[in-house]
Amino acid sequence: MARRRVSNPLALAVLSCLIERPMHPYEISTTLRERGKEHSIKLNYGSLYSVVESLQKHGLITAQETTRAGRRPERTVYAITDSGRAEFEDWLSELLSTPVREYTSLEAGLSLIGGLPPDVVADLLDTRVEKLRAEVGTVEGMLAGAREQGVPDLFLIESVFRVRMLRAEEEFVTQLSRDIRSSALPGTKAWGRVHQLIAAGTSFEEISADPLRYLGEEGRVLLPPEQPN
Amino acid sequence: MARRRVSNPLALAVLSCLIERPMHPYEISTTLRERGKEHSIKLNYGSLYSVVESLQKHGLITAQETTRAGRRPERTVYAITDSGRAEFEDWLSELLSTPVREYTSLEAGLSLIGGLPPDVVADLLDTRVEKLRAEVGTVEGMLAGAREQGVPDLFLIESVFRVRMLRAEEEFVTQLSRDIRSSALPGTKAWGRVHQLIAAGTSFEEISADPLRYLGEEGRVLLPPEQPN
DNA sequence: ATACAAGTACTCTACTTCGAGTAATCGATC
DNA sequence: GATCGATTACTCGAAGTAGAGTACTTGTAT
Repeated sequence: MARRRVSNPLALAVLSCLIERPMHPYEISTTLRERGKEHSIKLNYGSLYSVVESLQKHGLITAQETTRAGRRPERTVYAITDSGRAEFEDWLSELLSTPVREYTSLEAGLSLIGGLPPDVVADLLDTRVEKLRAEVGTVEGMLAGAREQGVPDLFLIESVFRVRMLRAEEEFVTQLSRDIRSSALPGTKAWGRVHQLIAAGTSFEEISADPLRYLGEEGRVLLPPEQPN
Repeated sequence: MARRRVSNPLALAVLSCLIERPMHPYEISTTLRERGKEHSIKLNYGSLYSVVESLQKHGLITAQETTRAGRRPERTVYAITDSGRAEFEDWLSELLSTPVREYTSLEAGLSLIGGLPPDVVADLLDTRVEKLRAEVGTVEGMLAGAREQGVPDLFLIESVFRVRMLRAEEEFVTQLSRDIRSSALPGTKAWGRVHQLIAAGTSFEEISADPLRYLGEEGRVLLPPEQPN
């Protein structure tokens, strides 16, 4: 996030519009919306205007003219510069060629599941599966609609990709929920035991002070500082 | 991102530590590191201290004591409150049960691929596949190591999930690159043609003013405002 | 004729995030 | 006993982000 002079991907979308022709910020936002880019790049007004300003400051775009239609607020039309065009190509190349570590909320949740009892977690995961299915349905509906309108797949790949990733997540979560319920996931027994003890009034500190006593051999994992994954 | 009083997932990790016992911020950071949580939750000092302050401000944790060992900087030890415990459970439940829209950099890139010529894009995607494979190798190495040390899968699910998602992405990108090279992806021909014209000196504005002339029937897609996906 | 919703085009501010920088201590080495 | 690097424990400021708010215009229904 640091290397790029302007790091918000919205800036890349702005550059992509200005490559076609000069526009004013509001026009950029409606263009992006029309083309459905807002489904793959987060777009909000606050960011848009500061991103445009920042692009200008760094010489990637220039203000062309400031017009005023009637008593409407001013509109500043921006054009891309050569340096902006270069940045666009370089940045887009990087996005496509180089995976970046994205911290998803599910990963965060999974890394802390020990904090809730196993049966509760399994229920929560089942709820997620339902929502994921609904989401897949929505995106596939959009895709079907767009294809019917004659939009070629080239303009739809982001959504095809999205469906693929949602499906992969759905499969994983389905299986995980099953493995928790059946205790096929190693560690589940001790995990459930800890939460039973807590519910019965034993404090976590007591348990972790002598896990072997409370949990038997399975408690051994609480003893050393766990190995990092 | 707005509903939660403190929205950074790091705050959830902080709460999870303080459920075990009171700690000072630096100790929290080393604990998280030891347990490998930093691989699934972004951890940096700047955020840590402001997140802790914010948690305190909202009554989710309280400062217990301020000690000073020698002439070292002060350490403030924090403890979780009942309200903090409730927030932890509620938040974690939400993370597990409710998918949130995450805008990945690849989606952003894919939605703008039109900006680079097809053959270049295919090469970039191949590069990505290599890097994804390397990444999968690294994470699987970590997993194997941890399992050898006796860490049960319960503490490794985030990484198992991560590998699954990386694999899904790899498969998609591999296939996409192939479909672009073979023009099996609908729209690829016109896309390549546009870039040939641009390389030959035709401006994008000229082409989009009369796409049928420059691209034939395939150019029709440039005519109407494309249907949103 | 008028009221009201929808669209146009931003502005403002409070908040969050990043990561480099700092400053003290400890242990090991030459 | 002086120096060096690692560890401990934060601080700071610049930058980015969210999204509610504003103020005008246009179209539509009553």
